[in-house]
Amino acid sequence: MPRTGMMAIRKDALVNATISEIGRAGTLDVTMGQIAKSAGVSSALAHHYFGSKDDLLLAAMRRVLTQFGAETQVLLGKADTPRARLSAIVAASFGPQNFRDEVVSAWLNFYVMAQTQPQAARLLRVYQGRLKSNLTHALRPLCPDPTQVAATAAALIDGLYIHALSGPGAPDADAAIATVEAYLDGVTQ
Amino acid sequence: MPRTGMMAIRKDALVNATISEIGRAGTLDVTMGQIAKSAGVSSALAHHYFGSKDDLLLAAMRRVLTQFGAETQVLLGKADTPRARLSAIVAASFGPQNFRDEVVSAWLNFYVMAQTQPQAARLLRVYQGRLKSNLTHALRPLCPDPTQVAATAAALIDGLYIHALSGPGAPDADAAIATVEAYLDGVTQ
DNA sequence: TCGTTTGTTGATTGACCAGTCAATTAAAAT
DNA sequence: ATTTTAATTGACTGGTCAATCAACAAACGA
Repeated sequence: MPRTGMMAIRKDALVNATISEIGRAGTLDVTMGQIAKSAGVSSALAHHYFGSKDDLLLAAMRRVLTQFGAETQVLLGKADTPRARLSAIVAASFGPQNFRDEVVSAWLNFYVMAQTQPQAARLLRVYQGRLKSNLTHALRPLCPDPTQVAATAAALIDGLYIHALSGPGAPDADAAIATVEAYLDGVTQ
Repeated sequence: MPRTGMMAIRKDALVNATISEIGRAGTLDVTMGQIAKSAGVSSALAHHYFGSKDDLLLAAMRRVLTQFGAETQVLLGKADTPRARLSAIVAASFGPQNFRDEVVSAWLNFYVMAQTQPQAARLLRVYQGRLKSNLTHALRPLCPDPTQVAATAAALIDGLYIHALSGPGAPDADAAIATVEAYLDGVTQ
């Protein structure tokens, strides 16, 4: 069975399985065995390619972050006014790629992980810095206090994310987008 | 050493130790041994009084929730205008009793726990329901869409909570209060 | 005084899991 | 054709941890 060039394929499958299993279990303490099984390989192979569970978890986090960044850039590229830039960032945050149950669950757990894992904390800061910087930049021509508004909007987005996990009655993507847009409409002229 | 009437004292100490250890470790996977040690008893005693780790975790969650509810009621009692009611809710959310590192950390982990533990999920809904209801009630005379504004404010508060954990540069209580107050000022007449 | 209740723990058990390793297979390279 | 390299796994290990239990100590009640 050993076909060469499997490394990329297996790494990819394992990262996907990690995100999916975290979403399914809703918690970070999924086992390497579960993840490996979900990826269709042995747990030994997961260790072989990633070294440790933490490394695999970080790789999954990076994947989520990268996907989010890419989506944001795509939507930002289509926006030509500052206000449209804001909407692009919001749309990326709650887009179907990023605002899935598994991904949101992964986010929540990454927050927990970041409390003890320095590398996870660093990754989280990278995301928060980028989001805030994007927001601030778009807000600069639109309101007198872009920094404060950007911080508020960022917190609001994160709050809506975790609220989305609290079962039914939780905001769907459209409702979340409408909420953030309404806030932004209120503070921009 | 066996003095009678220890049950209440031990339970209290164990619940306190649980919150404190979750805060110290930043994660839910603290061991019964750690908690018991921090409370000055054996892990067997922790099991004796609480039956299981989950029960102890839930008791700790209830304690946090109760404390928050009590603080809210105290501050609401002192407020005599709708606008003052809003400020009271915000002040309770970020008051020194509730907005401590350990408590915020416990909150974050309770969110994770609520993904799998039905009782934790139920408790979380209780809190969210009360907060939203309090906010909506205070907002009714102040703005045309109290439900939507309450949902936004609730999400904003939770977002600021988890942002408070992301190390230095994170908002302190005063900044968080100012942020929410600024939002509320913007949407109330 | 003596049995009963309450408080308490050390030792143990049973399960689980991250990580390691030696062994196996098949493709690639020489 | 033979050596090397990549892919893959089953079996194992060392450690951890929740939960149990039997036993002991002190207060209390009769």
